[in-house]
Amino acid sequence: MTRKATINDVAARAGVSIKTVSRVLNGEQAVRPDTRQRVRAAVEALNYRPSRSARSLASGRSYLIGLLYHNPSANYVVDVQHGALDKCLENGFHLFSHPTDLYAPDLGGMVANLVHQANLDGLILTPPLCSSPALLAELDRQHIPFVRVSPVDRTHPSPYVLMDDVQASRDMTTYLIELGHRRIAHIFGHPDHAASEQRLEGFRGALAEHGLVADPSLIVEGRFSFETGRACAQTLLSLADPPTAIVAANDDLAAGAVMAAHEAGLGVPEDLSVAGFDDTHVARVVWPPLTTVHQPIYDLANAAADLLLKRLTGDDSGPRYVELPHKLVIRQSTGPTPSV
Amino acid sequence: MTRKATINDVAARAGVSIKTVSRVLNGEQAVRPDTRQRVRAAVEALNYRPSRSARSLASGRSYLIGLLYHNPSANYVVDVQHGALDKCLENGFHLFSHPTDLYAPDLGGMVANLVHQANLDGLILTPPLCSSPALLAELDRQHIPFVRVSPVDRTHPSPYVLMDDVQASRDMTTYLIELGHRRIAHIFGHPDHAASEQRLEGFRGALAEHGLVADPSLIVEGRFSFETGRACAQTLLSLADPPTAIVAANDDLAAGAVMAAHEAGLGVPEDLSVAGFDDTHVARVVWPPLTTVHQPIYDLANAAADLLLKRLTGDDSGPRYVELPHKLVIRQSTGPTPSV
DNA sequence: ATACAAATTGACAGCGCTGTCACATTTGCT
DNA sequence: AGCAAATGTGACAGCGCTGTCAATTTGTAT
Repeated sequence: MTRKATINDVAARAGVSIKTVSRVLNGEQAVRPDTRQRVRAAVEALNYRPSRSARSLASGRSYLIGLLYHNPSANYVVDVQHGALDKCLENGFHLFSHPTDLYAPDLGGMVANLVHQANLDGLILTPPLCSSPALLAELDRQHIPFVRVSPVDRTHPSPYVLMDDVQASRDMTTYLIELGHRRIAHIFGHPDHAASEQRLEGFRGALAEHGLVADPSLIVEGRFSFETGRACAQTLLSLADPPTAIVAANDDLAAGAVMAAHEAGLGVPEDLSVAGFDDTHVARVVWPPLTTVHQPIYDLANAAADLLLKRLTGDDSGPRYVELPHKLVIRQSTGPTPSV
Repeated sequence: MTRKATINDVAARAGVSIKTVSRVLNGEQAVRPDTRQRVRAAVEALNYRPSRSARSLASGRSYLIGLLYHNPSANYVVDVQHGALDKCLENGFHLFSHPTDLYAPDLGGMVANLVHQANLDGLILTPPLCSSPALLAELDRQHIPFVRVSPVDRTHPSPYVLMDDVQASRDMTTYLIELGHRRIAHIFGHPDHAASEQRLEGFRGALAEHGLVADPSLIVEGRFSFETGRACAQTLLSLADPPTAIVAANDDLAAGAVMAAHEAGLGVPEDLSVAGFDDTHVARVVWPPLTTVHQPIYDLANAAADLLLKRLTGDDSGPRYVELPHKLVIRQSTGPTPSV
């Protein structure tokens, strides 16, 4: 293994100046095709890879982007990481993922500090971070570019990717209605996550469309966790007139609800149908496996990274946002209304 | 927000040369305490953070370490990431996590390439990557420093961290024996993961210690997944003389086994006790919650990063390996032998 | 062919830090 | 007190790349 090739080696071999090599590498226009070709060949021959440090030092850019999350679900996090990482590597960037406390007193300052210390070129914000107005404001103030994954506020000028949570929730609820359910409960997600509101909205919408009224006692607030899902379901099941189906705002809540049903001696789905949301690992690891909404997490993150990188490399021609389709995944936790 | 402070600003403010600032920053010895103090104060006052690019370019080191994993369990991955990341940040390093295909034809070459492209200073290898001889050989050949998390081969000279899998498995099995179980089955992990062998060994050891013989038909091979756990348990439960307890090599397998029990109309733990391993999220999300072995993943990764960083910064005084304690977590998936 | 604009290319100065080596200051000894 | 050996500090040259701007080549219209 000889010393790693530098831009000088490439330039010498191609018979051009290092600046021209730099031009080719950075896709600048003003290079004649045959020159470009010669440089490319030299790069190839020497297996040359530009040094990120040198580039970064000279250009002020770091070719590093940050992925911030505050999320209890490891599966969500890992999927997001993979989606974003793949896109970054594809473009010669690297990804730095970082857990971030939404409740930190000076969230904006902390993040800005992180960005400066690690010299990040931009950020991908996942929920619920992407809906912290204070954070967005600080990032704007410091001119730190970012994309948001599944934001609520569509008016903020930063790019974003999302799926239609309202529609997904409406679809799931409709599916249960079509199975014959009339008393359908909803376990609300987490007040900090904007998706929660949207999932509730879709739930309400579907009921309304079918001429059903949402009984307020059938809407209870969880916290996107297994434990709260279980507690909420216990409340619901102890009602005088309990629901025959529950639409939970995520899979963990649904898993908790399934557990509560078991504890109450109720069969799922014979006595109670339970639907989840997100199609995470958990959905396949409870009994019975959960009917849920598949959220294209990897693809969302991939698209988010794409949007950010385009922006960073000065390509403003693309769209400002991307909406990806969801999909109902029917498993065994839902079934027809119990015959009374 | 003014321009970011550089080493020149600090030097000017402290009334020393930039080289002295550099010395203080890098913890070099030859600086008088009062000088050091003045520099520290200036750093503080200016909120100065050295530029990683510049440092890296000048020193040849990148202050970046890589965490490689090939692991289906998101929870494991996320915990490892956090443990390693925290230690890295503490020491002014950054962490890149990167999924890596153990079965890639040229694993060693791929990884070496990654290391060179991203200019990583060292690697943390998690199982099962840390037991690929080809990978270790290539890293050695290219003089790439690395630490291993939970390796099997203790003879390789690289540093490592682990917990005692054999003892943990022995403890769990003993616990079941003490509950009265005599026909205890084991669902083996994954042949590629060395921990599997050790967990089997501990299982066998505990039986032997209590004068029990391991019935070969009660040892079946899974793949660390929910699905294989379910299939293995189905096999076990359809035996003429089925077990009353199952020790699974991880939580996913155990979750699958619990599901199989449900499907067979068996109560857990009344008819069948099931024990997991690792204490991952899953263990709290199945019904009943799993009795399992808590593996200190965060701490292992933290210790691994520590070992690597010490090595990188030339401090060879510490130990070559760290062993962390495990803990039995008794939940509700295990109980006394069913009264026949 | 000539003049001029446009398209290409190169020279060179940094980016912010560390390594080397030389110089200045202290310390420990006789 | 006097000198060698530590010890502490600074000057300066890069690390490998990009940005600026000037120089050169090419193309186009006379």
